[in-house]
Amino acid sequence: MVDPAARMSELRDLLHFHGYRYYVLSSPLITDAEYDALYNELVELEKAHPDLITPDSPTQRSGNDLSEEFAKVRHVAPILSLANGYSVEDVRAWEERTLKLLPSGTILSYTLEPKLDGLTVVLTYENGVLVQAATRGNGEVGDDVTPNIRTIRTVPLRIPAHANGMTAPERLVVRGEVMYLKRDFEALNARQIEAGLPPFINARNAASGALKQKDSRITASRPLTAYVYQVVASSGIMLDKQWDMLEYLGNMGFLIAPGAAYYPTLEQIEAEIPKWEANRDALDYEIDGVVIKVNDLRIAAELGVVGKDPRGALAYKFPAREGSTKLLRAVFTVGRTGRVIPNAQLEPVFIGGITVSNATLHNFDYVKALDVRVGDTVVVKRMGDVIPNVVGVIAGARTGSETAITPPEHCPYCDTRIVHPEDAVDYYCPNVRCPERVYRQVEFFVSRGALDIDGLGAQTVKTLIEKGFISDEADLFDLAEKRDQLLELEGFAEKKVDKLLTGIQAAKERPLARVITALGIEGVGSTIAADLAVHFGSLDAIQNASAEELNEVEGIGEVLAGGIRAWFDDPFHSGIVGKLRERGVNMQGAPRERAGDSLEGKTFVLTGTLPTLTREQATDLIESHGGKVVSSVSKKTSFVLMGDSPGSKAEKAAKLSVPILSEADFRALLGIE
DNA sequence: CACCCTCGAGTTCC
DNA sequence: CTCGAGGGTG
Repeated sequence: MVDPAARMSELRDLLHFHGYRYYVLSSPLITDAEYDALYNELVELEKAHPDLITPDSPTQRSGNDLSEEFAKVRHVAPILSLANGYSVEDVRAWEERTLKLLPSGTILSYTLEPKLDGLTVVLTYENGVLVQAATRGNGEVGDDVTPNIRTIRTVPLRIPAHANGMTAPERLVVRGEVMYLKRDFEALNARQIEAGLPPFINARNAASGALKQKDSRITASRPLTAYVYQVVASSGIMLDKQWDMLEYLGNMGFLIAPGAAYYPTLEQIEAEIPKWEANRDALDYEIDGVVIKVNDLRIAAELGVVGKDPRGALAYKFPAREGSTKLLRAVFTVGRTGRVIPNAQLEPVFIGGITVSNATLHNFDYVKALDVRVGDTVVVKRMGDVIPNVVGVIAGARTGSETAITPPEHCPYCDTRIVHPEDAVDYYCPNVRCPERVYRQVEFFVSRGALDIDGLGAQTVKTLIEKGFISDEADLFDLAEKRDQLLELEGFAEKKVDKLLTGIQAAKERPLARVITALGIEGVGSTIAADLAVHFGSLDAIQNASAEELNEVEGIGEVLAGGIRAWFDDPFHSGIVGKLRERGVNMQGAPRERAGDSLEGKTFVLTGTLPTLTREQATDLIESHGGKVVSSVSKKTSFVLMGDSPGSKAEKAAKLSVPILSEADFRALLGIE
């Protein structure tokens, strides 16, 4: 057991240091989530050991952003923070605590608002005119940033004398949040890059930096947005329900967070929270949770404050999806095409519910653009909620012992000299017999997108190669003769072997387009393979076609035509094709079965999970009715077929006003059950 | 010659 | 989901 007093002292030091980096220098070394974790740990320890609380503890002051350059403003009322919850249980416990403090029989209703991830500001209006704007500071005293705030378009410089049939109060103090909308932040970063400046890593920090500019002209050039969500103080009679207040503020010309709503019961709130979380990425703005507030402001006021958190509200925080960690090592993977991809091995970090220890670095241009080095502390984000991505480097954490990540000179698997085609971004291992390339190719050959061989996964492929059963994908079709030897392998029981052999046998009858895809010709995926199959009708015809003839196919230009020709000309590849032909793999095209042509000329984009159809079934249905499935939404897309938890495509469809279909709509369109 | 559209390749974790 | 790059179009 660690001595609590020692740990508390350590935490105080850490928090002071990081608080200074964050608030004063606007150059943090750790993420908000990490800061919060340290802070919460200290709060917990102080709760357990109240006697050990010191006056200089950061919890007694809640940070300090009082940089010297700005005039100080004392807030008319403390700008409070919020208690946090992380689960349904936390929400229920909060309601229970709240009800206990109120006369029995009290019925509460609530508002639910997004928890905007920006910087709190306090705006003061006198006789309808914006006279002062301040940062939150330590909650008591903040920085006067009036000239900077005035540059923000969404902050009204003047509010009307009347709204909702009431006279506006002479003096009105409101609280809001300043932030970058996602698209504005992206545009800002595009400009930065264009100007040869490093992009901002984090929208929140960037907004902080923009607000703390001494020269407000710089702030004016930054596309900030401000939302308002609370009345801090008011000289006249104000409304006594949070929901009415939000509407009133909206009518006065303030920007109110879209989606905020009133709910009579907590059950409804509980049902809404997962929707917010699922929809998080589709929003224009960053949120790190939602805020539940007691709608009756008088009751909320009665409930009072515990510490610096009002009892009448709870911030429900979503799991962090961003974290920082150390880049331990760079490794280079070689794909089936020979492309060399740099990957980052990371010190494991818990982000969004999983532990991340690897992340792709995409390519060496990306590495150079980020200037990321081995030993760096990097910011990792789970893009689209799934794939971890290194999005930035915390340059302030450098020690000088970091080493650059450069392309390897030789393939890590076969030692062949790596090549770098002119004008290309990627580096390649040019050896078609490279063991890693062969392994990856076999893996691709049997995968769902290609021949889809049942019972054959990555591990089995590896074992078969290692034990000498196969040396390329064509050898798979000889395995039936080696059934007895296969059974001797560890982990290859009768059932498994027979499933495998049946799967391989069935794969011989796959349609031509799949066979072409499975060959793994660079640049030839399922679509181009299907075009080739239709145009030439057999693999022999394709193999014998000249580059000029290949070029005649719609969608195949000079580059691809040359690439395909060169692929077949390589003896290693033509050898494999020959073996496949000998073993009886289908090499003839067959006209596609048509169920109808009602979707002729229509293009579809699929997103989300459909209630009953799988992606493949939906694709089949569309294609057998003459339609086409494409991967990204554009103006030309006819329909977006949307299921549960859709990705960003749904948003884009809405923007381009492409009609969105549910599975039911889709079935109706086809006239099927 | 710019653009836009589309395709393909590779990616993480459980 | 992202990014690079090929292909086609205005």
